[in-house]
Amino acid sequence: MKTRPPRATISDVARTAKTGKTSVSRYLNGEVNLLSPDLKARIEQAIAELNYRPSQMARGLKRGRTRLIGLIIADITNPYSVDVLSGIEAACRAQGFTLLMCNTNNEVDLEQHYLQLLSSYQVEGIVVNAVGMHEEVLNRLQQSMLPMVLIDRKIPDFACDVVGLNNLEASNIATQHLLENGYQALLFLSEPLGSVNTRRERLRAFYDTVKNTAHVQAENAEVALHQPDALETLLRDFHQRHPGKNCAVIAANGALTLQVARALQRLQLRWGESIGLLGFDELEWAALAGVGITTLKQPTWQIGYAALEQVIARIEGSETAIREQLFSGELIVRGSSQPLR
Amino acid sequence: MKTRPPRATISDVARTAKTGKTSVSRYLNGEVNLLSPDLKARIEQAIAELNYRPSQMARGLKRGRTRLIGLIIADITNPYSVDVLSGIEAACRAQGFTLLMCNTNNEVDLEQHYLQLLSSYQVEGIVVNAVGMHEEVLNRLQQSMLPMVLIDRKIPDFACDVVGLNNLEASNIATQHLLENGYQALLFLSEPLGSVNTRRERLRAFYDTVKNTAHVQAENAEVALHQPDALETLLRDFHQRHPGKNCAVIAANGALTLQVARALQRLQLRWGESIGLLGFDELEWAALAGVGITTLKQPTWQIGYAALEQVIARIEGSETAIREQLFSGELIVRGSSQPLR
DNA sequence: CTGTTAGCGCTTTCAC
DNA sequence: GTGAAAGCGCTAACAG
Repeated sequence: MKTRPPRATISDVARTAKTGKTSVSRYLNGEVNLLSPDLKARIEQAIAELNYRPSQMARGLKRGRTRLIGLIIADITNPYSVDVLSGIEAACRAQGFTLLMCNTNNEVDLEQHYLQLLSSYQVEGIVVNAVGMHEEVLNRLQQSMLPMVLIDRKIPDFACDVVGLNNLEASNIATQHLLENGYQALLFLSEPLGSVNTRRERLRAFYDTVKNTAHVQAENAEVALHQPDALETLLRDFHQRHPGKNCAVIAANGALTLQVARALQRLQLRWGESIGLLGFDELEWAALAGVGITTLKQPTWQIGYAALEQVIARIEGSETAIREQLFSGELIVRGSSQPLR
Repeated sequence: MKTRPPRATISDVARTAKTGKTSVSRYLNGEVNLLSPDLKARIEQAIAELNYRPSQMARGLKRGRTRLIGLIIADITNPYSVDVLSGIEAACRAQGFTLLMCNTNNEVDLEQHYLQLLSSYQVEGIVVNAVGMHEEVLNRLQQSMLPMVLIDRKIPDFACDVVGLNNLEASNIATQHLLENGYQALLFLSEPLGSVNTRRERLRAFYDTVKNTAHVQAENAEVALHQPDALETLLRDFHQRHPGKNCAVIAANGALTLQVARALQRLQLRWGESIGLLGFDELEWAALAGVGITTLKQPTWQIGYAALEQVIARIEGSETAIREQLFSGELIVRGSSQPLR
């Protein structure tokens, strides 16, 4: 049994440097000006010699500050989540925090489990990436009394900082674009609306935008992400119900856009030729699929970064009013939304 | 200033239950059989009442076991990494460990920083997802003396458990497939080989497989991921150098496949029509790009899961010989590798 | 069966 | 300037 050497402790350092733990602690905490150059040098030497690293465990225990931030993600395989994660991660680094990442896989029990876990590790705050999260799961989150910031979605009747997309503006831009390109029948497709504000806002702006244009049919439908058959039927019906008209579909998020593209492919309806298509969320493969898929790109990285800055502000004691930070999306035009015929 | 109520401690529970901390501790650690039903009930009651959760910090400090696993990822935006992460995450859950996730962004300094960080949080072991990791970064990892498992890649001259793909078999299957479909000029494309065993093995099996077939040109090239122009030139040259022959490209990983597809698109070379294409790593959009892209799918989730099981085995003290766990890939045939003409 | 006690590695009064 | 000593919340002997 190859036993690892036990880590050096602050006492080891003190002994080696022929001093007390207090001075070492002071050194570690940057109170260097209080130390004589000689002592400082001895401590430095001892630390290097022993390859000493202070234990965050002990530190956290003593000070109550762990410099840990909890992150709860509903579905890590969602590309949106990954980009956001990347931004959060960068912000953590910049601010000297460490991320405890939990993927709830959209299972309610897990979510509960992780919330307790984060709490037991004394995280100082949590960020919830609600993208793809079931509503029930999200609602349970209120229980946590930690500083918390939501990404993408609000919890109804729960005052909490939120960072996300300016949905009304984005949806307006997207819809307007399709109208300008001569589409006459528009279908707004989303996962079940529930009380998810994101979906509802996008939908509302969609209808509001269309309202001002005569001779345009606007409708919407809700479909579960993992029901390809239902989706296929929906799309076929929509297309057949509007013969002679230019039809277009707006998919309310990236995961759905993928499913829609697959369904259209099975139906042999080519986007940009027989039907228009526009999806929320940029996709790395958007340019490669057929004539390309027009997307509404969110500044995902910035959203993640901003969210973390916000939790930290709360952790540092900011008591300003609940803040809702909205970012603008950007329309990336590709073939799928070109004028038909 | 809305101050949060301080968390209840084990002493609070003991007091409320009118007993000592020891009994509470016993209760927490499942040594329930040693407690009288009455006492047990009182403790249960007190815990519920105070909403008590033991502090992992204190526990870790005392026992030296933090139940924390460090994960080092070079590039979290790589889809392969995400899938692996998902498997690791599931295994953690199953085994009662928590993940401390670090994304090094492929920066050497960061990697060093994180290694120290993980160590200071007393992680019990680390998993390194080397996919996309720079060699220099990987090499530095040897310093850590923690139980460690590598995913995808080995570190030259460093004995360490590895979990990954059976590269020789997979590359053989892929190459064979192209040969059977009548391709006569094959280009194996990878990022700079360096001493990355994964790339070298795939390349070797490629040549070994082709060797047995007469009248087939085999060549390979190395290209950096973020040099689209170089890639474009490379592909154009390759195609033009073999007039009248059926040409095919093998991309050694998913990130590269994306770049190749983009380059071919710019060159107006359509896969499955003017050129063959096959990529390692399954991509969610593979079926949507033109006639579809044939891929060699890795069991990413399983690889992640297995990796975590392996670190845990080491943590639990397994002293068996260094283990190399290889999984078989699966060829997903799509239009891009169909016989041309 | 149950409780007392002594630390885990660190920070922080409080004295010198 | 420096260090001794008292805990942070918990577990693990060791006694009853």
